[in-house]
Amino acid sequence: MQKDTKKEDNQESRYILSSVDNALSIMNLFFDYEELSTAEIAKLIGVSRSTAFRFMVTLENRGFVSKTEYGKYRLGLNLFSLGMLAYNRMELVSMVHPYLSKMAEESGETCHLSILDDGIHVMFIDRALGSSCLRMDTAPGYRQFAHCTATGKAILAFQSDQVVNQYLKKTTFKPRTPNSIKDAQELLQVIDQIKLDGYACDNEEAERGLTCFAKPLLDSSGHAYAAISISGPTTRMSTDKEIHLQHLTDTIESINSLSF
Amino acid sequence: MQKDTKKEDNQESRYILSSVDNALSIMNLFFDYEELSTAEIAKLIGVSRSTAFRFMVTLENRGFVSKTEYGKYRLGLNLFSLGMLAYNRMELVSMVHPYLSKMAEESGETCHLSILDDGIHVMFIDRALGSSCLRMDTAPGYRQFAHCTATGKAILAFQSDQVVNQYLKKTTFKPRTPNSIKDAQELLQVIDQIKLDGYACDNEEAERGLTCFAKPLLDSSGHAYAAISISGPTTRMSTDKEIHLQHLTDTIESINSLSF
DNA sequence: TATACTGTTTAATATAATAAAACAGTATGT
DNA sequence: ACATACTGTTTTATTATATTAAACAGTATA
Repeated sequence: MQKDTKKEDNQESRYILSSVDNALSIMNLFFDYEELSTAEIAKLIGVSRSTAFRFMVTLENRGFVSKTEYGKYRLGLNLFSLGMLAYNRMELVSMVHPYLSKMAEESGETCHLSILDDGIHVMFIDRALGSSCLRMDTAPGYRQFAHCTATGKAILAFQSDQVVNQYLKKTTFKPRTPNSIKDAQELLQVIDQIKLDGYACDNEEAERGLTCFAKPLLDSSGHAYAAISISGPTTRMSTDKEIHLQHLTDTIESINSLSF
Repeated sequence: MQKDTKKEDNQESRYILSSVDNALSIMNLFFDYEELSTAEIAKLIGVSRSTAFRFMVTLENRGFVSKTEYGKYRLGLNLFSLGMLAYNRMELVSMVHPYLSKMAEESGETCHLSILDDGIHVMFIDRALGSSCLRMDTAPGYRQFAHCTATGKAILAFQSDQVVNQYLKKTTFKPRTPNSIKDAQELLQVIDQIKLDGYACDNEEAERGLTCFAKPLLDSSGHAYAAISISGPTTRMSTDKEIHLQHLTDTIESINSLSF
């Protein structure tokens, strides 16, 4: 799926075309900024304003960025079209499903695959049910505020600060259980912890008695494009926590070895 | 929204960086091909195999393309991440909604905004209800096979052959009404007609008595990223067809003048 | 009014993109 | 089994082009 290609220590880097690479890293800047001016881009990637200007003319001409009425640049429509195409073609659900089923079978608990579908909600796009009578049973296509779910928090923790800030602006923190995250500050603390731990928990924050663990699926730039989770009754989940975390790690490793 | 920037007759083209532009057009090749080899890319954009090789190393290093186990290239995960980001940030629904409401008010009929959400289904992501008692009334988030809806056909008609072929492979043509499209051949004929007309019809193909007209929203490369439609009872719709088509044209013009 | 920013344009220079050629590997068909 | 025709990869040489600096005009700020 992703080849864990870092920027510097890559032995293939002698073939990288620097101007093209700069153009690609300009697009990646928009993970951290919603709008950027030519001068800001020039500073951020370390080129003169005149070359930054030429980069932006080139990118805008193909619709990869677009200019706002104030002369700033944003991500463009063509990028959205290509992204949807990439999503449709990678067939995330069908490729991940076998591993999700395997994880549900081995862990005995219900497993989910989620994406952030509109900036504030996570959507469960696939699931594999657990083997117990008492198990989590969601409807396919179920949507939920990201901060109420383990997968949502796992995705948010591995997004840029800019995306998180957008989330905080748009979301209302209506508590669903006594354990629900109450405000922006608490969410930011939780996100910091997830970054350290590498996994996210839902300790009865969406529904009493329900505990979930989740880990993110990361692209080559380190951003989460989806997350997988294991969910079940709190008593069982707390006992088997370490086992479940290992299941998540193993499954992600299998998924990453796929070639999308 | 999109600036209708053609490739050649652009007076800004003296600033375009050719190597970056080639890299962007390589990504756009994937609208027409799901997988491409280095040699194929070299032929298609008109460079030597050695430079095409360098382009692909550069693109793969940033996750914009990924290599399959057979050594061919596909669109990469980073492109999906950026596309989702672009989609979330452009806030399609909130930007288009005022125009959709205006169109519903002026036409008196229910209007929809749709995207192709997984390659085979269209999803109605926004609607504005008509003023009549007898009106189309869908649930938000309603999904339907693309070939059964006007918006779905409008989007398919302005996608690459490759996307259409994928659609034909994955879809089952179960007729929903006597007018439903019966097979792949019929759909291809309809698509050709839509390309000529610039709009798509649903003549009681999803539900008896219901007629819809739709037009696509196009990005700078000419691909549909969404579509808008007007829906209502066949008797009214057939009478007011030309008026509704004009409403669609006017609305799209307004949307295109927005800067996403 | 002066300062410090912009985005745009031009021209000069040095860098880096390009293609050609050669190599090794694979698949094809004879 | 052989020959042909493809691959992807690597190196090298040359040319083209990406880059910068400098200058200009416009805007906002103090």
